[in-house]
Amino acid sequence: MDSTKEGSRFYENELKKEKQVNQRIENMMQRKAQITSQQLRKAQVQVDRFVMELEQSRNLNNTIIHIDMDAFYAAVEMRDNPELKDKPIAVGSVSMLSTSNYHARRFGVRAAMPGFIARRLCPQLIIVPPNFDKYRAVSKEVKEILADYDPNFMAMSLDEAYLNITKHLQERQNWPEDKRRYFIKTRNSVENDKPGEEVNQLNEHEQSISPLLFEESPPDLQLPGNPFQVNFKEQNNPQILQNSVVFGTSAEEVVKEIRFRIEQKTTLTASAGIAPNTMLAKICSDKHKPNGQYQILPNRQAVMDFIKDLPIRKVSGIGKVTEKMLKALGIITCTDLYQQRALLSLLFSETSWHYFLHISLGLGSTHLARDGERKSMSVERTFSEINKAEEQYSLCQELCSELAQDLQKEGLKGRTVTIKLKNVNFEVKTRASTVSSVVSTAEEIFAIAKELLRTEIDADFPHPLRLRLMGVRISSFPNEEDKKHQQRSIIGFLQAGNQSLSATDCMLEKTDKDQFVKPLEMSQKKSFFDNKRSERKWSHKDTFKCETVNKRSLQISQPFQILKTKMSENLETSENSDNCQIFTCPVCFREQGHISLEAFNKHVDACLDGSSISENSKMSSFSHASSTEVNEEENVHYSFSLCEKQNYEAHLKNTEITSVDCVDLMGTIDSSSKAECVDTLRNKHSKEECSSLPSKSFNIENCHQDSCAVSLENEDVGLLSRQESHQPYLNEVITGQTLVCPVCNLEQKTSDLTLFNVHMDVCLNKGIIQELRKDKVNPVNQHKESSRSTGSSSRVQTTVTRTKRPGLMAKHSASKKIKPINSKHTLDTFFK
DNA sequence: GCGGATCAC
DNA sequence: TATGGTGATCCGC
Repeated sequence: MDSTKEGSRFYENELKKEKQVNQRIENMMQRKAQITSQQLRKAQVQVDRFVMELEQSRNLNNTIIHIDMDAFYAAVEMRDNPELKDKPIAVGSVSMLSTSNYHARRFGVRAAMPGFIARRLCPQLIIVPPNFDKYRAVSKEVKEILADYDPNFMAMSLDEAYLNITKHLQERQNWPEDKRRYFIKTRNSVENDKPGEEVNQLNEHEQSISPLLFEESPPDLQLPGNPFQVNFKEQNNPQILQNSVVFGTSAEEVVKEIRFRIEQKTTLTASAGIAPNTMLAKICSDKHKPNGQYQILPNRQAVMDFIKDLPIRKVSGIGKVTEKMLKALGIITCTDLYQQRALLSLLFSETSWHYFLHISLGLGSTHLARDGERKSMSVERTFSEINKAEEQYSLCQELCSELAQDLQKEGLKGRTVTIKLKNVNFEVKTRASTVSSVVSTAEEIFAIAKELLRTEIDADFPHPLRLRLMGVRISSFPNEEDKKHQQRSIIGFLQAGNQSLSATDCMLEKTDKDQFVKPLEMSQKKSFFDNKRSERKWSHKDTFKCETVNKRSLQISQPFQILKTKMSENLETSENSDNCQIFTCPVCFREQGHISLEAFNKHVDACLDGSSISENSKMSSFSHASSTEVNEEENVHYSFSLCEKQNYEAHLKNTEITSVDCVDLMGTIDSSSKAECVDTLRNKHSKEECSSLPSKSFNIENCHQDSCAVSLENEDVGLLSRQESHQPYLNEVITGQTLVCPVCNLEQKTSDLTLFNVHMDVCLNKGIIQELRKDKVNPVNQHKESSRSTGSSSRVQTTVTRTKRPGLMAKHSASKKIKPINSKHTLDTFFK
């Protein structure tokens, strides 16, 4: 575009991306050149066999409609502000527009265009900031109408939806006229959203309702003669007030009715497409936009006629890049696409060429898939350059807090945290880390995210990262099966422990507790959560009584450890879905029946404290705990149960577990996989190079470079004195704020067990190698390690989690086999 | 599982 | 002066 400033960073990046696409195309063309005619013939046979199957499965029995509000945001703004009428407007900001009205579109102003560019195209352009609440409200009104025709309609966004009106059409055939009659309402008259009883019927053929509604109208005409406005002026005229219209029983009439009702209710127009499947309906809705509709009749010939010259780019799912790649093969229309089907099957993945074949046959989804469970949740923000590491960490933490709040609203927890960075040159990078148990709090997420960020900052050192965007995403949400499995495992452990463990094994001694409280930490400035936790007594810290010999102080980027007060403000009671379950107290081993998690945790707290519930009630100021807190505790108890399992096993083996054993017990790590991890993060060596690296080569220097910045500022002098005493791993308790990571051997400034677990996962993911391992590798474990191909985690819990992995994987691959077709969300509805 | 890319809205 | 945010999926490692 000539409006794009030559040499701008954005433009340069666009050029770079374009080159990459061209390279892809070149690669593709080279592969094409190597295809022999015999290969092609063979492919043709196979593909055509598939075509037969598809053709046989063609289903024309459904009536799918796609409703699309015209220039929705802009239309709402114009409706509510008459001054904007007849002016080119766009909704958005100077940096980005969401939509524009048709007037502005004449100037080339489009959605997804920066406002300042749009202004160059159209200096009179009025840019209106978005009012999403308002759009949501209007959208809700529209959806109420849609639900009358298909209660299972699928909303794609605020202004778009698919409906399957097959059933409605059947029922409608027997409807009396009155049930299909609607009154024409004036703007300020009473609600008229239901079929009327009678009154003068206006023949729709008189087209006196809305010329726009019943005629294919030229684009962008806000007709001054819009009858509803006319009626508004003449609302005292009883004759006009009593006008009504009856809609027929065909699909076309249904859609007219829907659009009529939408316009009556919202004063906004919609366009619609009617077709036997979603792919076609979507394209149809665009055909007579704005304020029009188009139908493909449900017979094969009509479909094929429509498809014939259709540019592939019109199809949802074919974007700029795919269009360009196919164009390189001479494919522009769907007919081209069909003719090249054999070639495409050789050049593209199965997913892709199946998809292409569906398109070229005019096939699509004939049912509306229910909204599946969400797979990820993210926050990201663009800003003017930030290059100070401190500010970057701070920002990262803020994003984590926001994300945590969003997660809490949906009661979700995930195992994978991904950060996204875009530098001032618009180059995007993502870095992910998966931990073995779910996380959800701001602190947990930040613990992972900041390490990912640190790795990137360190990688460019001494140059700062010059960022223009940062994002945090969480994914790998456990499915229902995962959750059940997890719960069963916990109960199983607890019940097993019940038989051979005495409760006192896990009880804590007051003296022990105090002994391990780090005085410095106590006086340090603390966040809301830290303070809150300080009040708690956690016996399960014994899990981590792993004081080791080679200790350093790990400074995990402390400047932004303090959570913003925002966090605490957002604590709201929220019912967690897994609130009422049968829990067995890991301390007294009594089954607690159907109680809430919160109640259960209270019970455990009391048990652990050996104190009465009433004493515990000093926590009551916090006891309307947020689900965040509840979740936290849930994790804690989970870990606790695993600690017990270790204990239990230790009893069976009659072994004394030392701190060193503890490390080995808790963490088996495969050095090659660690190398891979490091490699992945550094992105410098090939996998092969790294996996052949002996673990010895990863000294503390690597650690500094690649992961945790190690600080020897040593706040842990006090701890050093404790190191020598090899405390038994179990049967003892730490209650203070100091935990030592068995992976990096470094003290962690946290009393939050979950957070600590997260740290360990991060440590393992990053390939930190504790020196201890070099000196004292347990041969047995070493063997175990070398026999493992994937990285493992530091917790027994991991084993638990992983056991179910195969099942999950199997299911995953199975579903892939059954449904090999690309199930991209945009294509979800496309395939049956 | 990770990271880059593509796509839709 | 200045080019978004959210979610999903796929491919090749």
